[in-house]
Amino acid sequence: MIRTNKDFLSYIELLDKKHPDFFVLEAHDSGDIILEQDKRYKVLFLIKEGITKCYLSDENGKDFIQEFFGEGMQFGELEVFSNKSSYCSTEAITKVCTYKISHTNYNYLLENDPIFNKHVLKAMAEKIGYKAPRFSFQQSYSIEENLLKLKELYPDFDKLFSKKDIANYLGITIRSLNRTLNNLKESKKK
Amino acid sequence: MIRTNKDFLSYIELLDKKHPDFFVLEAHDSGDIILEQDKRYKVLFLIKEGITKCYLSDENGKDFIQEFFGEGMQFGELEVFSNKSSYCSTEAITKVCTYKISHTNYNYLLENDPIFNKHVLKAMAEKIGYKAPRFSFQQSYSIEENLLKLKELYPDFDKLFSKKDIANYLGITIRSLNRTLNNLKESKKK
DNA sequence: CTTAAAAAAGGACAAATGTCCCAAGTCAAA
DNA sequence: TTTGACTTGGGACATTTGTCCTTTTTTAAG
Repeated sequence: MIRTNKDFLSYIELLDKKHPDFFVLEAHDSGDIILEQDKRYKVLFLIKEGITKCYLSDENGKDFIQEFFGEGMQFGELEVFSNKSSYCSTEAITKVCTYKISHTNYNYLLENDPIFNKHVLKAMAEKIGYKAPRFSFQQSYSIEENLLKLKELYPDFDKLFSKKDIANYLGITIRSLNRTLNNLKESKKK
Repeated sequence: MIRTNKDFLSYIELLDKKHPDFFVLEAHDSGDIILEQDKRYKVLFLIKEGITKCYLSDENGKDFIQEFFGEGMQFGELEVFSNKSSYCSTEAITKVCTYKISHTNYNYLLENDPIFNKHVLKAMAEKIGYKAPRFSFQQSYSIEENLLKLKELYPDFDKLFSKKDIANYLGITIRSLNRTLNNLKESKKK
């Protein structure tokens, strides 16, 4: 649910000392939209601290949350390779502190720092790797099973996130979410 | 629905001339399982010709098809970075011809051939990029809307794939697929 | 050609989920 | 303090989708 990549963050903090001009520290308040869907950027971000949600909005205004990102997760990196506009929005849901880096400098590092290059490859492989099983499970299992799984992995996910975010993460309506939460409470009593 | 990456394939064919010992051509019959979920491999594949399906099986035996792969798509590459067992199965659905390469040689190329490196980065960025919108749409829209979209992108998808594969791709049952296809026929008549 | 197995099709019913409401509580800005 | 916007919670009903079965058609093997 909340992805992190602390190894990558550690390496970035090292790099920041070597190339202090490459990285800009930025602070964002809860609710700030750091990256907006369908806009073009020449920079990307890596989270030093805090939690963001990364989501796609469709034409009806429905949001689908792909993932919550924590320390060491980067976003906006796909556009370095594709030259396209951002395909999703990323919004701070706590106070967030990021490293901002330009596409140019990111490319420079990719080409000249083999360790950085390896970190990026690994980070992307992980992004691919966790998406598939999650969507697969979400599609194939009931809301109840999905909530039980969430609860298992993040015992207090319902304190961290708003109902709306949880519903958007699971791709369901708030009504269904409430109903299922009630059923779970009922069955626990017995 | 069927992903391809012809630029990558062209480059591999070039590389094959430079490093003929790196790549092994393999032929697979329709129905062959080329890569099996939860097994460990020291090689990965890139499709020279033909179509495969890449799917996750859950404990109840239900399959969820992530994507159909055509020319130039690689599979099994995630395990180069993660050291884990294969997280999905890949099965030929036509006659398929692949280039097989060992993790070791793949890593060698990543580290010593910057163009190859860039191709891999780009290929992974694309895999991330197309997964998100697809799952988002699939979750948020009705079966009918999903089928219409498929029909639009692949007018004769229903000739290429079995009903079961289409259902597994959409994460629905065959019963629901048939029902919806009938409804679409009905509404066309009017 | 025969037969068994797999794929396709659909009826009847049950369960899951969404839609459309309305009401109560919370919070921040005026 | 009041107002309005947002969040939460849930009732009633409609719709969608799944489950379970049965039948027919197609395919592949002997």
